[in-house]
Amino acid sequence: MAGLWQAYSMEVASRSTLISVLLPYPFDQPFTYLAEAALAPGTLVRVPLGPRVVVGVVWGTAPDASVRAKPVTEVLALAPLPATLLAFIDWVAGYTLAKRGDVLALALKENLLHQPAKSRKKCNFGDADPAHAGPQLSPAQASAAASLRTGVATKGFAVTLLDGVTGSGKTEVYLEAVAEALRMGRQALVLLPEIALSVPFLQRFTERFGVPPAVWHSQLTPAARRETWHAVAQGRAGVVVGARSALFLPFGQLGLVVVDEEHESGFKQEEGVIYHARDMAVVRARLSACPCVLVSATPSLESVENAANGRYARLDLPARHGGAVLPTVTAVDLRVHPPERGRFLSPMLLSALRETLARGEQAMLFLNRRGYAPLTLCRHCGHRISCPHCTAWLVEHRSHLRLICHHCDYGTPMPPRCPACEADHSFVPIGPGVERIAEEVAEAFPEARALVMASDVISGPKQAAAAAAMILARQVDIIIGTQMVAKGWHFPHLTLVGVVDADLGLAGGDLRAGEHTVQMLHQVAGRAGRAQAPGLVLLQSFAPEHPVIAALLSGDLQAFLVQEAAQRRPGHWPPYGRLAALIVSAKEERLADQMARALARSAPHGPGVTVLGPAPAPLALLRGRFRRRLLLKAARGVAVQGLVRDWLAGCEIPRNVRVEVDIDPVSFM
DNA sequence: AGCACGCCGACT
DNA sequence: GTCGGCGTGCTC
Repeated sequence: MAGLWQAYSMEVASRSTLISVLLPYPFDQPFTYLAEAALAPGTLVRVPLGPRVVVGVVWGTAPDASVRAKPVTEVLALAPLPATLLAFIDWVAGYTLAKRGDVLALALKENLLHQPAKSRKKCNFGDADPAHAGPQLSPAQASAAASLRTGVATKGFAVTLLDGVTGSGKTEVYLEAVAEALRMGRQALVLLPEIALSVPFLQRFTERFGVPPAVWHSQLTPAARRETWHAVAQGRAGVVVGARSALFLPFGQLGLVVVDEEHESGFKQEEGVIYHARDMAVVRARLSACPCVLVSATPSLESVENAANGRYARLDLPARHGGAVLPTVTAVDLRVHPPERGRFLSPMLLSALRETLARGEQAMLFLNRRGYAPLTLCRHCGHRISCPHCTAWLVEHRSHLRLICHHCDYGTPMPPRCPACEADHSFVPIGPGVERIAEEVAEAFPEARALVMASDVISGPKQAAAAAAMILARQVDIIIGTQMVAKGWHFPHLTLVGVVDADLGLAGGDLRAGEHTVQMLHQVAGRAGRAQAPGLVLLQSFAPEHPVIAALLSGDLQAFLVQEAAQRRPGHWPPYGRLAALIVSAKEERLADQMARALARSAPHGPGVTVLGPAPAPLALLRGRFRRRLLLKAARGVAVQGLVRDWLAGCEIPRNVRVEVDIDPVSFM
């Protein structure tokens, strides 16, 4: 039989060409098909797969004629994917240990079965005009912009860290690099951590270039998604502003990649293909031979280290634009100045609010916790209401009259009696969320107009824009918000920022808890006093002497990073070493345990390699699956991917157990 | 991923 | 006696 098949294959092969086609499904290797003629890599084809016909991408000529190759169904009349994108997909798969087909799916997930929309009226992509409104830059901005423009004009790969204090006008600086790319007829990609909410950025872009940019994020309608994809492929879209998945768009003439707020952990994709968009942006730029600019007021230790050791260039904007001064930051020691019982705003914060309102200025209260209360407790028996599918308390959302799990979609009405002791109406809310702060504000300042900004209240760009318009029109006195309010906004009349719980992010054993808290609170503080009136920031804390709070009080973030570096260096923690996490999960706890222990027994060892665990993941139960974690730590030079690949290859993983690999983990949940 | 095949429960 | 649950396995 084998001989017959071989003869048949050879005969067919003599009449046609064998090609390898990568399919956007969980296969690591391309499949072999028969084509009537050779097809260039990147060509989109429709091919049979079992009983279906699917779209795939020609990856090369087939190395292997021994398999039974079916003929290609159809060659799509579309431009081939650019070679730089194919190389990028291969690279990302190799780095993250994801299957190549899964990575390809990130690039093809809009529906290619539909042809590009023929002649839509609103195809104004590519009309961005670099000469529309030349910016007015300070000398420091102008010099930084000139440096970035030169990089773009040189058409070579280089990474620059653009570090500028909040309000220093970083956006205006890198938009000049975007303008330069447009002048050269090349494309530019700007990555933002939360594109759907980046209204202020889109406004500034439109002012500079006359039209809004093409945007790319998960909430696009399928039609808009398709149209934008084709506009990028055909070069009609000059500038794309997008979330992390925009890295996989088919740019053919990429001339610049910008990562704004590069320190943000929102760039880390935590599900499916697990990758860090900031790091992959650098790779995309390298493979496209163009510059990459990482932008932040609070850069990550990773990027600061790369700048210090010369791998990245560095540009600093040390002063606020237009003469505004940085706000004064003061701690409120909650041990000495506690709020009233059952309240969360200290007397000092309340009087600062009173004074701000009396001056007719605006205030912001920051608490990175949605809902009314993070914990609901029975006052008779102490029972706490938790999620049936996750290791997490249910959060009361009083505005929706529900208890909601913030880790899965579970929600339930507040039970009338305690399920444990059957006591009636015995539940008490413990701790605050933004809704509860809003309630306290309404009682303390009944005349003030308060606005809550949290993702469950403001879920899209329209609502965010409406909220911003109300604030700018001074129809709001006090903004109460989660991390949504931390970035990008420019509210000239906002002079007071109160951080309700500055210690919130510091609990838990996360490697970067301190770094992330400093970054977020510094960003929030930067909302105060951006125009002429000076700003005041009050940090409520039970531990004002903590290095994180101390760094925020002094404003010396550099010193904080030096201290962080000193802590991480000796143990080879990132960026002075590398991490890979394995998350083992199963519907039965015993199965997850067994697999995790088996993996630990066969863990790689060698110089500079340590394996920690297994330990229950901090969310030991997530969406109905029990989880265990192993952490591989290696010195910088160690090829982590090879170690992990061999490690997993040596273990039988049953189908009912899932092992996910997270290279360079950020979250330890 | 999607789809087929396959072997055990409550129903027209 | 069938419809249908989702476990297992395969797709060039």
